[in-house]
Amino acid sequence: MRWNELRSEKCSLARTLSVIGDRWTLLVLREAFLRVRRFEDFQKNLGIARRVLTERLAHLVEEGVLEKRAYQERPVRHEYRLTQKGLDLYPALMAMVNWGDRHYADAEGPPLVHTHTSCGHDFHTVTTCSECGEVVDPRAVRVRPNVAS
Amino acid sequence: MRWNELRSEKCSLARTLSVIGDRWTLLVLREAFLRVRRFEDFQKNLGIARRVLTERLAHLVEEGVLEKRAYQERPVRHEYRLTQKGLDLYPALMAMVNWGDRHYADAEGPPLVHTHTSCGHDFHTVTTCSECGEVVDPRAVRVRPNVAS
DNA sequence: TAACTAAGTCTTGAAATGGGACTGAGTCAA
DNA sequence: TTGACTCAGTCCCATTTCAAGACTTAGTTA
Repeated sequence: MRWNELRSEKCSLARTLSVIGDRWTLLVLREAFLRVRRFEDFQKNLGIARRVLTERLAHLVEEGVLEKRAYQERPVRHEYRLTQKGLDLYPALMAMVNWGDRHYADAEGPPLVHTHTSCGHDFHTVTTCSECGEVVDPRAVRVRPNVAS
Repeated sequence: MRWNELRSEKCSLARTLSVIGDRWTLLVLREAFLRVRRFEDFQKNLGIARRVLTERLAHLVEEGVLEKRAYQERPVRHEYRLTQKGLDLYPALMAMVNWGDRHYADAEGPPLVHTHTSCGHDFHTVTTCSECGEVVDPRAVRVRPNVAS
């Protein structure tokens, strides 16, 4: 299966991966969530090959995950910002960060601390059921095809 | 940056990606969560090159995400099962599925329906704050380096 | 005029992937 | 006891993608 064929799979995970599933894109998005916006800054922070960065940013813009806008004229300079669709990836990013924190933290603990300004506490994300609000255990989930589709 | 250098980055996302961030691994894990366990079944379901599958399964076993065990002798046959560490990836997988459901579903709706057997309802996952229990909006999060590390 | 900046483009060698043939241990049916 | 079959790989080659870094372009500042 080729990269672009992923998109036409009847599977939401495959479709998501067709957008963010390559070697670099999630790291680009990490930077975006950390408020990095410029080509040069992405490139310096990540050490990514410039050609690859160009291509990834274009893809994310095309998919509506990032928005490219000029922040000055003469000379024209652009910045890349997360759209709402991009912000919607936050749960996925944080779930991966949590997994890394749990299983790969050094002795001193995880590298970053997240604070929830709404409640004022340092926190981590918890995955709950939209219906009952309880934490979801994968063993308590059954899957079936959507009959309509 | 090369694949194996990711592991030594001081970033939980990078470390997570060093395990699950390549082109195929998350699809292998999708199958594992759908209770696929055998080499041949992974291969048939995914259409992945056999050499690549061999290599990915070995990597996941090495990282403790999957466990390889014999389910019969003569001839010896093995199966690959999710460990607890593998099950811990569920929130990440589901967050990506949710994003695909929201932004890439066909007119008939998402391809799969998930039922939470604890409460009996069809559901989707919601990402909440471990401290206050509210849904987390990325704009309400501040990040700082862990001083200890 | 020279140096500098942001945002790319281009080139080249190295690495990863796709597709498929081949292997080996053991089973099963005739 | 031969032939077909299954599972779980291994091996090979052509194609694709990537890493690293030099080069380009438009405009700015000293």
